[in-house]
Amino acid sequence: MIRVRIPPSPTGLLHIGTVRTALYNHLFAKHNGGTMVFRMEDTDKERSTKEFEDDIINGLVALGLAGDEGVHLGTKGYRQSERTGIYQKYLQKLLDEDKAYYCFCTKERLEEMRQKCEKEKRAPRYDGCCSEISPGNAKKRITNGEKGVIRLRVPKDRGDIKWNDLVRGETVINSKELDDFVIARTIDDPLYHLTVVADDHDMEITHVIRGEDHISNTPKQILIFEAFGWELPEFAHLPLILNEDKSKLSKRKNKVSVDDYLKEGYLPEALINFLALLGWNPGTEQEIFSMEELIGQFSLDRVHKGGAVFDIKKLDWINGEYIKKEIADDVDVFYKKLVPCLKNKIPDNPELIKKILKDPDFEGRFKKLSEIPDELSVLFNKLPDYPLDLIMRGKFQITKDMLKKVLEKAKEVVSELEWEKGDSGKSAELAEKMMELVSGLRLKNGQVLWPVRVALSGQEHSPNFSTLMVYLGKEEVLKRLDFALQKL
RNA sequence: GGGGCCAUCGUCUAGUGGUUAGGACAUCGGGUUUUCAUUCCGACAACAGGGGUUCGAUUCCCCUUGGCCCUACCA
Repeated sequence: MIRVRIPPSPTGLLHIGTVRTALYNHLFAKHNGGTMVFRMEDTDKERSTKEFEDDIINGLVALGLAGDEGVHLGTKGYRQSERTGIYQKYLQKLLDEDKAYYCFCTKERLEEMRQKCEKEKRAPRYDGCCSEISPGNAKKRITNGEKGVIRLRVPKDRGDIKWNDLVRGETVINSKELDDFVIARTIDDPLYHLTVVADDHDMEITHVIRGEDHISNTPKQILIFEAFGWELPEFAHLPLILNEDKSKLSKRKNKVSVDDYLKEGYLPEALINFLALLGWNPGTEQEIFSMEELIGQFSLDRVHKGGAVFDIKKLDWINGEYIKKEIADDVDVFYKKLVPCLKNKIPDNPELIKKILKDPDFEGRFKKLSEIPDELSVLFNKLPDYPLDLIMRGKFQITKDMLKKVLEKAKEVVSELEWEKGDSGKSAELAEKMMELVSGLRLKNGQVLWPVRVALSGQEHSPNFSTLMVYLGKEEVLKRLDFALQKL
């Protein structure tokens, strides 16, 4: 039975990189009928906060990537801070078997040593100063209140540490590269490497799938597995997601908080689709995938080794595709997702808004949910003031006098017509009458239609004039044409 | 400095010991439509460099270069 895990640390908001790791774990687990464990790694009490934890849990749950077991379900034992007693026992075992030892070196001495190494251009490693202190002696010093950390004793003759990485193949690091690293600050204050290994063992994790930045942690953790005599899980190291300059995705250079993307109106499905393709693809030319398709086609051996730049433009495109699809599939469901973005920007008139969203003239106009209220506001709110230049700008220039004539004629045409506000059935007739006007004036389409549309919308890009007329209603259309005439 | 990882269009990528090196995003151009947008069609654009191996390397090997990651009493 395959068991994977997603172990975020609540020291920051839910990061895009964490989501991608969660996604690949999820896809791998589901593809193989396995289970994903969601564990909160909060051993760093200084930096961990409840707010971050909530953000991570909520985000992962919203994306459907929180797994089948774990902290999000409220069960005890999936938060590392709840497991200190367990780690303490393991630590004691290592100490008793002399596979770990107390180190009393001061931070100052360590720092001094590090700087000396750097100056001599040697790799800074712990010199093993305290490794020969007898366990009895060490115990006495601790009982007397002396401060000491716990280090793992790296076997001197361990040689090459190897694992068959499921993404990268055979990977080797010589144990000479490792020093006796710290696994706990005190017996009841364990550190990352110890807790990860203990948890992965206790939670019966079979596959550790994580970011490439953990490659150099892997030999250390293998050593801990070996010290306990535990069976090793499989390891797979995923390529990093990169900033535009190819450095590791960071909040200094990119938006990395998932919540920000969700708030801005990226759909979870789109985000997942996009992230899935950052480092993996099934070898076909398919670009849009449902979660089911991803699960069905995913495999670790098609995961890339090289990092992938986060290209927001492609995300925008994918998101636009999903918006189009979701409006077509079920506008009611889509509208519910849109509500948080409305924020009083336009009147909350669900039936009318849904009708507009489904109007063919609006298809493909939206890249993000957050843009939708702005796009629609022209139909509901006061006409924004726009520069005269805009109404004159069209593809084919006309003179001011001609423009005046066009707008006056347009007014006449509109005056003669009657229609119910929002009656989209009237759109064709409105269009037809306007086209008659065009031919009557012996002008090019654009010379009439551009100024009329701008007069009605005040925008460079907007729905076409007949759609505007339908949803604005006769009275408002006349008002806006007048407004334009006054400007001239 | 040390250790490790990686290398196909600007970006995400497909691909093979012999291909016109394919697709998508972006960009640019054109067509349709009722202006803008949408849509459609098209164009531009890549095997980092140098050695091998081979009849033949983008593909296999080595070196160089470049980029990145790690190098905590963070995770």
